[in-house]
Amino acid sequence: MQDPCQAREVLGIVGDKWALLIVRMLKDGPLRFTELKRAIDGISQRMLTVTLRDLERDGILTRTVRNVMPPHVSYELTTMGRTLREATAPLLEWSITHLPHIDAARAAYDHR
Amino acid sequence: MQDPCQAREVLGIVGDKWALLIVRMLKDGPLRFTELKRAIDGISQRMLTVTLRDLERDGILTRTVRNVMPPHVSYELTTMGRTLREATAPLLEWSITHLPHIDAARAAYDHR
DNA sequence: CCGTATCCACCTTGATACTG
DNA sequence: CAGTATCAAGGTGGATACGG
Repeated sequence: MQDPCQAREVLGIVGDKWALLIVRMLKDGPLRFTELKRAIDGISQRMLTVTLRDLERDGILTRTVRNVMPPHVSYELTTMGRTLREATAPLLEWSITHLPHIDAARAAYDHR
Repeated sequence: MQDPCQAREVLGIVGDKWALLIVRMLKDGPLRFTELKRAIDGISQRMLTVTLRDLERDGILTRTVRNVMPPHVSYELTTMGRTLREATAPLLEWSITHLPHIDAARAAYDHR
């Protein structure tokens, strides 16, 4: 098995509270700031901005400004961003099939 | 596309700073508390305890106490824990192949 | 519309000391 | 050996107000 330290670094991206949710929202094409804000329930304007900036910095997505009135900024996955999204697909699958088990396990544990 | 809310819940596990590292360490069989502590560089005794408790509660691993002197507690993945570990494998793969790209993207971004 | 700036409450976490 | 208890520091993130 490979170097655990690499896993550490990736957790910095994947472990982020919002990052994977944003990546997922963009899987079908670019979205604008406000569209993302509406789509991701509970995210604050600040955290959306910060997280988008981080993902742009990491080369996961691109930020494109159209200078019209009103301003128009769209975010789109890069090639690398799309591969990340594919790599997280099994995990999403897993979550959907196992969350009931987890909830059950928690209930059983807490029952004692 | 499935319910994003489920992804949210899983991030509670996966997004944890230490959880996935522990799951990975256990992939080849049970380990004891001290062995885990040694293996996972930088984790404090407190966080190891807390994270193990959470994972046990979620049904990801089991905690087994052997009442000998000195005390002997071993942790082992459950069946569900092993499937989680398999689901995260592609993500680990991705991290290993793409971390150089990410570092490069960051350097380029910061250069401006 | 798409941010940035500031403030602050909260949570997480490490350090340290102590126990069966 | 394998924890628990306590505390304090730092980071995280929400609310709010403002700017291009």
